[in-house]
Amino acid sequence: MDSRWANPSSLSLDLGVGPLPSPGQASREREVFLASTRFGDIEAKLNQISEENKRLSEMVSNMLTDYVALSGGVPALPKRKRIETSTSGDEEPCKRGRAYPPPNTSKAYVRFDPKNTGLVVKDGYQWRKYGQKVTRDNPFPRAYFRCSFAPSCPVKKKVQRSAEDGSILVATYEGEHNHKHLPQDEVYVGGIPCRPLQQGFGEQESPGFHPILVEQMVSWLTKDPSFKATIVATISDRLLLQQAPVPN
DNA sequence: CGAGTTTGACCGGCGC
DNA sequence: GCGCCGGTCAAACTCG
Repeated sequence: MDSRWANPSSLSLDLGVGPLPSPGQASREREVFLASTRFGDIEAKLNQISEENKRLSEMVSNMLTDYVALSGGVPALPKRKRIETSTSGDEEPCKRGRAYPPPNTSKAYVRFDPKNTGLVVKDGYQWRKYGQKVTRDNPFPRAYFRCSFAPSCPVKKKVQRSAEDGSILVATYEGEHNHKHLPQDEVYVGGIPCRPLQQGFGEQESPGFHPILVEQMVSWLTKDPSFKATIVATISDRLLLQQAPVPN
């Protein structure tokens, strides 16, 4: 594993500026010099960051490839029999005699803030809750949602916290949306920007998207004080630059 | 006041 | 036929 993953602070963006002009310069000249120096510096740093992002993206992509390969090697868990009182909540409820799994369903596993008890999985669609039940297999209540974005949309969603790990929400989607996605370019799952969840048969997660990984990355970055300070400094610099009229 | 949420009641399928 | 269970309904309630 790359040391950057083990040490989040090394991910911080060093956008510090170069040497300042001598104190004898006129203040106006100094401001212009500062601005141009900082802007050029920031541009260079941004290019550097872009390169870094490319490398990180490749790294994440490789990790996901490995993950998918490893997941494929894990033997499938035996299907639960009706008599069993499974404690796992991340499986389709026992609909006795009904199709198993139900047609056109997909599951999404979302790590979520345990403090949040709202069972909300924001996936870019608008949902209306129509019921909640405590099921036999799971001490956590299961919430039932219908897509309310379009009145005729048949899609339903069940959300329940995992019995094994209460910080993981298991969202089960049934059906396909017969309308367009919400207009926002990005949607949020567990507070993390991401693409809309995939729909389809059986459990699936897009290899290009792993909410837990993304959440970890965001968590690392936001916890890093130098990253925050750098962002704040950069933004304030840009604001100052825009406010100050540049002489010809 | 309207839209969304909560929650107890009800329904239907299935095993015994 | 009865009881269990997941899923749904709908009245009451909450909130902006």
